[in-house]
Amino acid sequence: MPELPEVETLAADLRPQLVGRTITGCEVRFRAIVRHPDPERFTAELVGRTIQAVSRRGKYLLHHLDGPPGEDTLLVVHLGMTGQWRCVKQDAPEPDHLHAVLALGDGCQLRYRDVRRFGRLLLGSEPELVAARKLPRLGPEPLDPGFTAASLYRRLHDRRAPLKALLLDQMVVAGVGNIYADESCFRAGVRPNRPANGLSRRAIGRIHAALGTLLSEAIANRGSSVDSYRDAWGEMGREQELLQVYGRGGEPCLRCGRPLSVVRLAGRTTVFCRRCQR
DNA sequence: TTAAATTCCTGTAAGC
DNA sequence: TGCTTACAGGAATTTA
Repeated sequence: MPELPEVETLAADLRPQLVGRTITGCEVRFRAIVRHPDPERFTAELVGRTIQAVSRRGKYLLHHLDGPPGEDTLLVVHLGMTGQWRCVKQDAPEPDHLHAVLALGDGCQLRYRDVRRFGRLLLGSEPELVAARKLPRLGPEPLDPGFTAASLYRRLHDRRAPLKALLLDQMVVAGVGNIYADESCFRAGVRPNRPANGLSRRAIGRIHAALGTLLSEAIANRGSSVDSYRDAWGEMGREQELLQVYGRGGEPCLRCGRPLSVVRLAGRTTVFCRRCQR
């Protein structure tokens, strides 16, 4: 599923395809995919806009649109579990589960496809979307220089929830999902069910360092294709080949050989090594 | 305020 | 073989 590295890869690939292009049409086929505003206003306010920049915040893909000075209107795409967002020729064969199509003129389309329909499309400025509770107040970017071990410690030290639950909380840190939460805990040698307020500065420092190296490595490898994730060209990433615990429950730990444990934590399947993670 | 449980959704795989 | 059932999970929502 698309987490920070996957969305970062998608943003980088789409940027040269989309910047400077004008949206000339919009067809919403599955209304519930558009979360703000209603599909009619979404369509009316989108058509005629030009994409000026493409960026990422957490797991959200942001298209910055032209508009009145001082107002940063965003087309926001969240891929959920199985969302795909691609720019293709309009005569390309239509896949199933196609929920929205934006025309870009000159024969190209931006298509939103999503089998499980957990994804969403939003239109508006960031303050507007936050005020409407359509966008959460996201925590810091884990690859931002301002995100330090000390700042992560401050966010975790007084929380009783399990470490992993907080790593998944987008208000604590933005962009981490189930794959990179499990992998960072393994790399840091910390058990994901440890209450955060019982963790030493040292342990949180290891989590911070693991997040940085892991997410950077995953971006360099164009993300993990463990489910249906594909990049802007429909190609798989390579990071899934380097995952050490995610999806490997019951298999031998790559560090010590002991079978990896599987538990349910924060509603998610969680894999860890009882020997290597304390 | 915080934490945990529930809900949405469909393809896949396991079990009978 | 063919049917039923459990499972996968991001985040909004509900409950405690």
